[in-house]
Amino acid sequence: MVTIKDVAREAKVSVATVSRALNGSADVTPATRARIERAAARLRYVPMGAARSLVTRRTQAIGALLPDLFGEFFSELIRGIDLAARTHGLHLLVSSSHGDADEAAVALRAMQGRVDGVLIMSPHVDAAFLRKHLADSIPAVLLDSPPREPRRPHVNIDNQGGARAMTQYLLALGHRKIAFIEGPEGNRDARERRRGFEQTIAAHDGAGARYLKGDYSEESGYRAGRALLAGRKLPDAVFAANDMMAIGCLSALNEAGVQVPDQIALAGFDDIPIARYTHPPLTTVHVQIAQLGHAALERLVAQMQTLDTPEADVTTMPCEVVVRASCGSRSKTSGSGKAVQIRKLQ
Amino acid sequence: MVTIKDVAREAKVSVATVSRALNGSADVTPATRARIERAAARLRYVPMGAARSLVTRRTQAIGALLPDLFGEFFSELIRGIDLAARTHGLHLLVSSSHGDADEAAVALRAMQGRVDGVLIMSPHVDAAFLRKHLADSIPAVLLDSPPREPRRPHVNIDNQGGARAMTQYLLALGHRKIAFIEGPEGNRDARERRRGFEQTIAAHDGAGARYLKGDYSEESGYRAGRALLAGRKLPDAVFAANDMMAIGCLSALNEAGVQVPDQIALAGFDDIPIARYTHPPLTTVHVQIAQLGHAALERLVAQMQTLDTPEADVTTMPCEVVVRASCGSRSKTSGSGKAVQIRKLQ
DNA sequence: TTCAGGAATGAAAACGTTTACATTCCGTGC
DNA sequence: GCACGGAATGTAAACGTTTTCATTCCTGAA
Repeated sequence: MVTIKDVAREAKVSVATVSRALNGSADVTPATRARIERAAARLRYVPMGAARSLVTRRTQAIGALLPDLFGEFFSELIRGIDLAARTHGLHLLVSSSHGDADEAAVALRAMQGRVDGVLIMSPHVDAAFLRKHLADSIPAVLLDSPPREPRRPHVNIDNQGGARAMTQYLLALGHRKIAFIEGPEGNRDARERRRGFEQTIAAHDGAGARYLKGDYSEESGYRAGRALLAGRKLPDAVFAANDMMAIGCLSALNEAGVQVPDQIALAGFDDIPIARYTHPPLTTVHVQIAQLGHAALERLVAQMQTLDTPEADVTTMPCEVVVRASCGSRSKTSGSGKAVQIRKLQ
Repeated sequence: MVTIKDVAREAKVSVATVSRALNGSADVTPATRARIERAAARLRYVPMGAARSLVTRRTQAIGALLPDLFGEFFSELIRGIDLAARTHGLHLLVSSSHGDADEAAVALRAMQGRVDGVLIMSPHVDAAFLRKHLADSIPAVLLDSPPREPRRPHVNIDNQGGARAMTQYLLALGHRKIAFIEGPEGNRDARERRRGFEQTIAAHDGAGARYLKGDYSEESGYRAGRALLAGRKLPDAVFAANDMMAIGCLSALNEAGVQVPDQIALAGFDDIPIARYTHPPLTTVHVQIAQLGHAALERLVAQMQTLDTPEADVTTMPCEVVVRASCGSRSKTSGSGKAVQIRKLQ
């Protein structure tokens, strides 16, 4: 292994000068600097991070503790974090796919002493968990977590705002009786989405709501659709708490020969990749996941720089309504004319 | 910051004993060990990775250098790597989304001195690149890269074998005239897939092939479909080099009222998530991405343990044909009865 | 009682780097 | 010609941990 000493010998200077030349330019003659750089290149010298960290007390790395995430969401989140981290010269230590709190705890502990800060996203994490497994001295930002830990900054998705925006959009289209397919009971996102819908309906004269149980699965959306069809009168619109349920509901409606959006409008939440391929393409709420990661990292860096300020704030990332064809309306029905029929396999 | 010295003082022993007690159990009295553990817990001591690495000359971390990958593929790959890494007590340093060779070079250089080994997947990487930017001493495994660097182990996807298997499957169903929609010119995967198809057709009496240009985009698949429809006689089957093109082709066929699979069979490659939602669900070749990551990490660990053996081998991960409905046949048409029509938005 | 020998623990070196402080060197003003 | 000052470079301490070697302590055999 080639160390700074080897470079020093090769360039006939002291290690201190090598260090100065190779790091930020202190005062070192252009000639010596060039000589040192040549020597370093010739020897293929790469500084050992550990030694550097030991003395600078900085690892130049941040950790990301993530739960078991599905395709799109995970990739985009990491992309957002990674890109932002790179602009700060930070490395990214990833620990993902934690099924339960114990796994998360082990991972979180293992990270400490190797990173300058942590991004934590986990359903298992609460104030007690953090106090137990995370040193107070290490900066951390919580992603998409209930603001139950008042001493740490949070960056959350604005589920409620998104649901509000979508509901307003539906109302603006003239829909009055709207059915809402709920997400799973315990789920916080689901609860917030419902609340956004609820609020908006309550604030709007003449609007009526109906609630159907669901659990985020396509199956449950399908059942909700059947339940609606069984009623004597269809609502004007259906707003599902996520896209999968919207798709399930769409199946039920299609099966019954009910036209979307002509006879009933349909909206989802998440903007999963398939959403643009359904027929009609699904109007839904888009969450900018990469942005979420980006924002979280920036918040963490800010926290790392002002070590003294354990300011605990909550940033919420806005969601936007993506208008496609499933709610009818003035949508720019920009279809290419090509159609694919899709059927669910299982 | 609480160090090992603090723990030593607290437990009234020397730092050496603390180290011994906390690491693998050397010989230390149960009583002292307990005392030390209590002290460490009380003080919330976490060993500093850098200091440890400095003396052990191990970082207990591996790096993953990845290109700009899309949803599913990226998540699964990381999952596979991460899970395998965890079983070895290794941390995972991720650096992704590299657009060009220069970015990859910077990232690769930055990683060195912080990891014990690297997993590299990048279209920009070749032997010259590695020799220039990667120290010989650091173990590395190349993922899904052309085996152009003979001194490093590779773990690749068996594109050729997958294409072969699918072609055999189509032939077994009785299809004889098969059209192949090619991937982009320069693409290695695409070339291998074509080769697998070609070989199998050539080896089969009475089989005939026809080749259509494509570039992996849905659009190009649609064009290929139109081209087929323009001919005087449809082939028995179409095998697209990826799912997106298969879906594009399906659009064209649907539009023309051609029934899939009754009038023509259709197969894809990749098994992207949407593949199971098309109508009919798409028979395709599944790549076990998580397994790929897993295998690559295991190979890297092996390489790291036997430092002296720079054995350069190529592991290929098998692909498997996933039978759905788009090729007709004895497929277990296990549809749930629910159908979603899908249309492409843009 | 003495001493050998082994088990538990301590002292200190080493790891590669940064950086405060010391040293050298050179030019400039007197 | 000398002292002074500043720029360039060198010396050595420090970072927190592991580990080799030394030391202490205890047990049991002679």
